[in-house]
Amino acid sequence: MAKRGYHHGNLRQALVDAALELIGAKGPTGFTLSEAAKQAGVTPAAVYRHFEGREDLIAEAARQGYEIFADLMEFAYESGQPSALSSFEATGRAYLAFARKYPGHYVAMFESGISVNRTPELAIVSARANGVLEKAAAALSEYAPPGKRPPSTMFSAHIWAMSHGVVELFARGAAGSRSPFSPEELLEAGIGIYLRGLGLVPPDE
Amino acid sequence: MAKRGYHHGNLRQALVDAALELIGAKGPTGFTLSEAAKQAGVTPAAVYRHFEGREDLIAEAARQGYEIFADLMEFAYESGQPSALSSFEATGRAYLAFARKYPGHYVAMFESGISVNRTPELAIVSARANGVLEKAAAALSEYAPPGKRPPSTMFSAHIWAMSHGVVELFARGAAGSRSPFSPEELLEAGIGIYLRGLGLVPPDE
DNA sequence: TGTACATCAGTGAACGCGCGTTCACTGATGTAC
DNA sequence: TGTACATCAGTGAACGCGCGTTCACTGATGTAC
Repeated sequence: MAKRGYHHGNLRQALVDAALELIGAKGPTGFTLSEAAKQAGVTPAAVYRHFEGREDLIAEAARQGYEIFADLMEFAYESGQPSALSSFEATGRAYLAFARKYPGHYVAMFESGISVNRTPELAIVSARANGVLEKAAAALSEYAPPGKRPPSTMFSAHIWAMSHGVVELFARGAAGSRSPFSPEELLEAGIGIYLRGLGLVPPDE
Repeated sequence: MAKRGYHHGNLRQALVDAALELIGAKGPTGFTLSEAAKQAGVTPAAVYRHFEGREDLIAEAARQGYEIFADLMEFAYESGQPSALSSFEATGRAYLAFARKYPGHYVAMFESGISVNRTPELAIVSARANGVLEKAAAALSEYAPPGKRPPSTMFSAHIWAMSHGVVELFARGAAGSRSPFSPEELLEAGIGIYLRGLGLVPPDE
């Protein structure tokens, strides 16, 4: 694991970790392959023993992010069971928590311009993450007054959009923080109001 | 206005336009000062007669974006009067319409990393845009059942977040479009549900 | 209307830089006997 | 345990590239008389 002279030991992951740190700190633009190599204590050329190039390294960082993300969502979902409502709310919170705790992964996944369809593995793991939220939405939507309820995919898209918007506008960059509320309280309140609008939460709870 | 030999005529704006086109097409990363100059039919060095450098050019593009954005929001707001509700809904729609119609401006404003506090003018015009949405939210929130209503700044932040999330996740890049719904219908429905949750729209309307 | 001159907006060559990538290489590791 | 050798993961030098920026310059425009 530790570096041992000429041979690194676990360079592949060390490069991914360096990339994640740089991406998180400077955005996808600021990230360079050379710098990641340097940070891992290695020549830029060494990167090519493990990745096809810069893009491939970013894609692997994103893939690991989706993996963690999906796990986190699943865990949140299950920890809220058997209540459909608390399961759903937990996944919403997990989204924000993930963005906070893994900024490098988050940026690699959603702001680096890496397409989810770049490789089959990436598509699969992203679909898995997506699936958890949709499952939670579907379960919850059964409790909604029939006639009125939107398709659960739309429902989950709304929550995803609001979560993402909160992250991008209010959780990132302390520089231009544009709101007097914490992202967590903003998102929590927003989801609460939304669910009330669906008739899933009693008006006065 | 047209190019007339050695002197361009209106190079400053031509550069901004070129920058907007490039930023919209390739993202903030893909944009280079040299390419913008080339597209305007001019040497890169000429840019320095009108801007301090690359950043300054992007900032001006963003500033013009905020200007248009604020105007559009104001117009939407007024066109919905005297109903507080329709005013509010109109500003929500205007957000998405702006993102669609002015992708270069949108990216320069929200994804280029240019801080709103970079210059006083930028701060002022962005506050103006922000103000319209908050005004609409404040007017509307008077109709909400008292006790329960959130501060109107939070309220407008929610709508802003959802709008931004929809734009980023579902309106950009036909490549990875992740939803079976159009962004417009997604946002419209989302805002509708949210407003119902606030008690601002009767449950069965 | 014509000339002299100041101002201004461009040119084009040059710079240093760091990038991603390639290549032949070499030092370290692991395995067969 | 010791030696020979194949494999592998790194080096380091080099590449071509396009970038943002600077500089002394020059051609075009506008103004004063």
